[in-house]
Amino acid sequence: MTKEYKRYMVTAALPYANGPKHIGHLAGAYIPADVYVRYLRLNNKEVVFVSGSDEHGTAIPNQALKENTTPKAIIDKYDALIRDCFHKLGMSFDIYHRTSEPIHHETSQQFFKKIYDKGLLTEETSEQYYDDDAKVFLADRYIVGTCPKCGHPNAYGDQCEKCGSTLSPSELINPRSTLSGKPPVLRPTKHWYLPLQNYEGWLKEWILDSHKEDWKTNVYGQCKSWIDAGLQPRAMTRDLDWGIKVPLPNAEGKVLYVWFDAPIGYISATRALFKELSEGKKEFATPQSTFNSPKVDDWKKYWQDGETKLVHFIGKDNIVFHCIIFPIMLHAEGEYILPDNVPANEFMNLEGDKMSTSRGWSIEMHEYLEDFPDKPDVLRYVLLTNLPETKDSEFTWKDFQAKNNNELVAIFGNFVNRALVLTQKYFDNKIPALGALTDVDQKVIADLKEFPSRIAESIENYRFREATAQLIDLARLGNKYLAETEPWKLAKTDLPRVGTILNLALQIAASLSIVCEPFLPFTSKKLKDMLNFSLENWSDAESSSLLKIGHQLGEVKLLFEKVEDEVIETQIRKLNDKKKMMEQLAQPVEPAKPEISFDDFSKMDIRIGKILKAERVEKSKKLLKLQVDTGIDTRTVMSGIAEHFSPEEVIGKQVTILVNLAPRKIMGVESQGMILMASDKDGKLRLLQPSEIVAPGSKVS
RNA sequence: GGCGAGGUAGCUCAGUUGGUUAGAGCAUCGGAUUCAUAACCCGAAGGUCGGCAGUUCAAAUCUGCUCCUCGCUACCA
Repeated sequence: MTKEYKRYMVTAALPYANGPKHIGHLAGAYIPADVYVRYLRLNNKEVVFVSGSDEHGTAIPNQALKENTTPKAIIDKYDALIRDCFHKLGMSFDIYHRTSEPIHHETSQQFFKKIYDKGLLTEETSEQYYDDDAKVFLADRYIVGTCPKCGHPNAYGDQCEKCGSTLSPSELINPRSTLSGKPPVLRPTKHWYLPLQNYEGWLKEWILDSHKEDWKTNVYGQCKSWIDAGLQPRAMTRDLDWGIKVPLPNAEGKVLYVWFDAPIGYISATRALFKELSEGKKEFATPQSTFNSPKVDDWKKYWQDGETKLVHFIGKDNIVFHCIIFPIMLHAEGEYILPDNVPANEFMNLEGDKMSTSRGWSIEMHEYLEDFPDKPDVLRYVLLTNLPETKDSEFTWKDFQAKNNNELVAIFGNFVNRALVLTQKYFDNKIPALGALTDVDQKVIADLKEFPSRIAESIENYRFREATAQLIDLARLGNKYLAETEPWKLAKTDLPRVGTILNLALQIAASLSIVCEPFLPFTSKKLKDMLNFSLENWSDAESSSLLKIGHQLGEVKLLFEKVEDEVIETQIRKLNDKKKMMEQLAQPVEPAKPEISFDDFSKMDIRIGKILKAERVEKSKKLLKLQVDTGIDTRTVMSGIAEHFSPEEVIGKQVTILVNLAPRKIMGVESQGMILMASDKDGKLRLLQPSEIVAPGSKVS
């Protein structure tokens, strides 16, 4: 698919404004998006680049509770923090908007109303969890309980933060409301669903057939997996008082599902951009180009014209929403274009472990910027060279240091410095004249000419690591040229020849200043200042005569500085300290359950039994089939402990067993009773045993 | 267990319409050099391309099986 498009609409995932964002997010979506967009602008393409804070959904009020404040205060705080970090890292959004803005509410409601009026939504009443004391329906996030996957006692109804599993409240063991602490009750409620299954055929054709070649395998594979699994109706509304009101009568207390409104945020942001520009305002807009005489409706060109190329940059966790649900929404609405590509990245790990803000194993954007305020480009560069483009990648501080010292300082910075210092020394900081060209000169001119188009090809195919490597290769070309021609030696005998060499070396530096702009915008600016140069066209970078003879150069500075060992050691220590602190902070001791009577307790018949036999259950990772001598009888119990115990090590062990639990068929086998386990903070299970051996059948009371 | 992604040099990663001696950067070793932030430049070494079998004149690349890692999903305390 190499359709020529007239303009580009580029989106970067809306960061969820419930906390700070880390460098993994940058590597996943923002940096590639920014490089792509800056490159397009240098090519004089019409492009709009939007992002913004995602400020609805259940986790926002939840975070407000945690921080003992209001949802509004939460979004204001994190929107400001993230916005500031993005700015300092050079993210060149034309607008960074907020989903709490009125124009977004309006856009989302119109969108919803339109597909509702077309009869494309179904109404269904279902049983949802309700807190009788607080008199509200409980969003998934407001229900906590024991995680069925890892045993974490404070897993949320939508996700376990310990093991990262996606959950639904009904899966939680001992669910309880975070508002009242009581177990929630089920209560009927009406919601509007988007019947995704109706679009299955269309989706298959659109993704599986027409994007097999041009979408990344990880993206395509995940879409295929979802489609093949069969699509289900998905609720587009929620019972919640935080969010966008459902624009229908009798919809009190209902808001749009955050994943319905969030992607529409891209559209709202674009609307807001052109509204502000047409009114001459700049509240959120930070236009990076002129958009000649923008009109309020110009956003439509970017969202509804088939000659616009729409590209979503996201992390892999967002694939299903951007490739399946949002396109279905756009298609259902009828007037919108679809993404041409969704070049989702995988995840970036940190020093051998998964990055996680809640576990403290992360480098948050603001933390980096506090410690390295003058090095946004270094982070951009290191992340670029290690983007998780085809598989999860890894960030280490040692690698950060090596990339900075060996590549940015030693190759890029050093080349520029050599060329400039020599020119200062021999030619009074002016571009020297070009004399007769040797074969070496001709070769370097020809090589230089190749770079911009090669780098361009990599960027256009979303291969940003490759593009970045080629950028450094251009600096290598310069270093090699100087090493081959050795102008410092010729200075005593043939100054005009030295002039020719330095002229060409400086042309390479000028080319670098253009080509590096998408990757290292701050460095580009600095280098241009040093060259006293300001051209801004990608294709100019092919030229080896950008700097005219006699042109006065600016002040020579160092582009990059070395990062010393101590700095790296400090960061690694800081990381480990933070993790320890979070571990202590997050003592997940489950609050007590509601009171019960002695009668309730005495209904349970708990005994000590002995495991006689144990075997793995076929087709199950977690189950062991146990034969237990309960003293009363020998019975079969299915127990989900296979990931913690092998059959061999459990045979002969005494265990605590609930013997009068109603039998239940599990994997086709009737399980008679339940083995009691202690589940540790880390989710590890331990047997409950008497301190000394007791007779099988001994009662526990 | 099902589905998806991945397993290529010490490290981080490229590389599939199957085709000559499998690539890059870093790290290592050797050489050359001193204009430059002791940097640059040249060269060497380093891989049974997870394993087994198959298709083929030819397999990192295609097929089947298998092992390992990650994600989603199922069983479960």
